[in-house]
Amino acid sequence: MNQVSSKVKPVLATVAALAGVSAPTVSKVINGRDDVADATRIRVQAALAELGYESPMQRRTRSTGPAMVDLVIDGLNTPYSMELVTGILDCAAIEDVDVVVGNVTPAKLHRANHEEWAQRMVESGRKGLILVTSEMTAALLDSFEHRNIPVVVIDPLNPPRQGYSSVGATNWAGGKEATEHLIELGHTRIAYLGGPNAAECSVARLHGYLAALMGHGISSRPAYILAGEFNQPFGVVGTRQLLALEEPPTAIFAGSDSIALGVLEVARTLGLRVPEDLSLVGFDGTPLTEQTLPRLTSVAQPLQEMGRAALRAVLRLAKGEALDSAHMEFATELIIRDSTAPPRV
Amino acid sequence: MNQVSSKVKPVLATVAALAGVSAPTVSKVINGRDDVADATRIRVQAALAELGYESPMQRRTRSTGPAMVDLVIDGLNTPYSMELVTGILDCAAIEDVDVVVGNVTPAKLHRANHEEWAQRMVESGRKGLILVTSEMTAALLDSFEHRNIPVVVIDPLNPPRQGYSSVGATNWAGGKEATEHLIELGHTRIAYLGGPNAAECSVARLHGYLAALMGHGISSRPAYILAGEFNQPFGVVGTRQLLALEEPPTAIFAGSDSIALGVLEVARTLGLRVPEDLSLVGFDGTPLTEQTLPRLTSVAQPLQEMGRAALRAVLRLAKGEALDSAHMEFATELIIRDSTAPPRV
DNA sequence: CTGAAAGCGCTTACAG
DNA sequence: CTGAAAGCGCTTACAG
Repeated sequence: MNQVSSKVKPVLATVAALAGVSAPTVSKVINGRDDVADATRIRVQAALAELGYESPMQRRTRSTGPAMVDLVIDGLNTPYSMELVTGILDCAAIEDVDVVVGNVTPAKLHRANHEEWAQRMVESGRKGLILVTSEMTAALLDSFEHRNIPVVVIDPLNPPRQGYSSVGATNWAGGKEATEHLIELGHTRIAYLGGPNAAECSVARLHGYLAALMGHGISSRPAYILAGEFNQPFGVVGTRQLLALEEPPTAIFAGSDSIALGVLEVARTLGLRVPEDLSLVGFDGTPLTEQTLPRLTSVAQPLQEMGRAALRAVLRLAKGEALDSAHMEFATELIIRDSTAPPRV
Repeated sequence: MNQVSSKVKPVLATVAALAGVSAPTVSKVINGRDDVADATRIRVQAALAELGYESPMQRRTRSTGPAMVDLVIDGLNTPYSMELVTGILDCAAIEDVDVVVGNVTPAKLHRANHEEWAQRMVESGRKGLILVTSEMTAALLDSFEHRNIPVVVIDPLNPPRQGYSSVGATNWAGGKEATEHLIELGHTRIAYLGGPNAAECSVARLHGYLAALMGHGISSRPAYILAGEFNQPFGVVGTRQLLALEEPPTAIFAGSDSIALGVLEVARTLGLRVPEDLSLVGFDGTPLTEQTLPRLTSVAQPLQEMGRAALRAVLRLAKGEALDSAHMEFATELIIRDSTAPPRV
C-alpha cells in the first residue's frame, strides 16, 4: 500500500522526500555540483534511481524521439572498429536508439572537460556512453557516475579503478590457444607482436602467449616480444625488427589482424613465403582474414556481438536495472586458415 | 536607443510586452491553443518572430552542446561507406558537430512517417540530414524542406525531383576513362558489372562505358551489361554469368571495388589469372585496392572529401547560407595498378 | 554542507 | 477571448 514507486511521474520534491533532503540538494546532485557530501549524494542517487527520476528535459527528449547513446571510438577505418560499430548500430536499429558519434573523439578525451561534457550529456537527454579502447581516468568515470550516466567500455585502456562496466573477450585464453597451435605445429621460436601495453586486452593476450610457452617448457625471449599499435604500420616495423634478429622467429602471433597485415606485407617484400617460411596467427577474426593471401589463421572474437552487448548494457543500466556481471567476457575461437604450417627443419 | 532586439534573451514576458498582451496569452499562442482571437494571435506571432523567441527547451538544446546532424547510411561494413563516414566524422570533429546515426536506416526510410520524423528532428534541435545512396521520395524531401531542415544526398538513388543538394563524383568521366584504359590495352570484349539501375552514379558509369565503346567504334553487347548490387556477392554471380557466355569478355569494368572483389574470387576459383586471362577495373579507389592480389586498378573517387563536403554543406545550409552549387561533383582519377593488361591474342 | 526563502519562466484554472 | 492570480518544478543566493 505504501509502495515507494507510484504511478505519478516522480518530481524533484518526491525524490527529496524519499532521500530525506531538501529539493535544492537534489537539484545540486542532478547538476553535478560538488558542494554535496558524499553520503548525501549517494542517498540522493539511490532515490533518483529508485524512482526513475527524469528531468523535464529528459522527459521531453524521451517522449520526443528515440533514446540517444554516445559512442566514442577512434576512427572507423579499422576492420576491428567497423565490426564493433556494425554490431552497435545493428542493435540500435532494433532497440530504436540513436547513436551519437563525432564530437568527442578518443584524442579529445583528455583535453575535454569531463564535467562539462557529462553535464551536457545529461542536459541533452543522452542515455549513456560507450567507450571503445579509450583511455580513462578515475575523474572521467566519476563525472559520469555522479550524474548516473551509464558508461560501458569495450576493451579498456589504462583501467584506472574498479567499478565500471566493460565488454571484452577471453584474451588470455585466445593468446594461449594461438600460441599452442603454433607450438603443436612444431614452432619454438614464436614472437608476439602486440598492441599498446596500456591495452588490457593486449597484455592479456601476451600473458596467454607466455603461459603457453611456459606450459611447454619453452623459455620466452624478450627480443621476441614487441608492443606497439594495433595497426598495419606497426606490423611492418615490428616484423622488420624481428626478422633482423640473429635468430629470427619462425612464427609470429600478431595481436590484431591489422598487425598481421603488416607482417604479410613485409614477408611479401622480402620474398618470405607464408606459411612455408613464416607462420602467422592474427587476432580479431575480422572479414579481412578471408581476403588476404594466404587466408589468415586468427583468433576470432565476436566483435559484432560485443558491440550489441555494450549497447544493451548501457540501455539496461539507463533503465536502472543491474547487469548480470560488470565485465562481460565473450569467448574467442581459433580459426585455422592457411597462414600456419610446421616450420622448415 | 529603443531598439526592439536587445541583447538579453527574449523571454515570454518580453514577447507579451511587445505584443501588448499578457504572458498567458503568448503561452497559448505558442502551444497552439485555439482560444485566442485571430488578430491577437497574429500580433503575438509577429512579436515572437521579431524577438526570435525560443522556448527554454530549444534554447537548451541549442546552447547545450554541439550541433547535431543525422546520418542515414546502409551499414558501415563496406569499404565505400567506411571511407565516406571517415570523412564525415573527420569534419564533424573539426566543426564540433555530433553525428547521429542508427535510428532511421535506409531500410526503414519507406516505413517511417516522414512528417513525424522531420518534426522530431526539429524538436530535438537537429541541424540537418545526410542521406547516403538512399531512396527518396518527393514527399520525404518536402517534409524536411517545409521545416527548413537541410538535406544533402551522397550518390542519390531514384532522384524524385530537382531541388535538393547532392554530392557525387564524375561518374560518367570515370566510367569512360576506365573503359578507354581497357580499350587502349587492346580489349574489345569488355563487360560492365554495375550497381542497381536506381543508382544515378552507376547509370552514369554505364553511360561513360558506352561512350568509350562508341567513341572507338566498338558496338556494345547487351549480354555484357549487368546491373545488380554494389557488393561482392553480386560480383560473384555476375562474373559467373559473364564467363558462361559463348564469347566471354576479356575485361570487366566493375561498378565498385566490392564487386571487383567478387570478380577476383570467381577468377581464383576458376583458375583464371588476373590480369593475364582477364583484366579488371574497379571503382571507388578504396584502401581495398591495395590489399588484393593483384592490386586492383580502380577509378578512385575522393570519398573522404565527399563526406566532408556533405557535412559542410549541411552546416552551411543550416546557417541559412547558400551553396555555390546544389550538386557538388568531385573528380575521379583512374589509378592503374596490377589488374589490367593486354588481352591474350 | 545544507536548506529556507526568493526567484524564474512557463502554464493552468477561472472570473469577468 | 483575456489576463490577474495561483501554481508548478526547478534553480539560485546566502545564512547558518
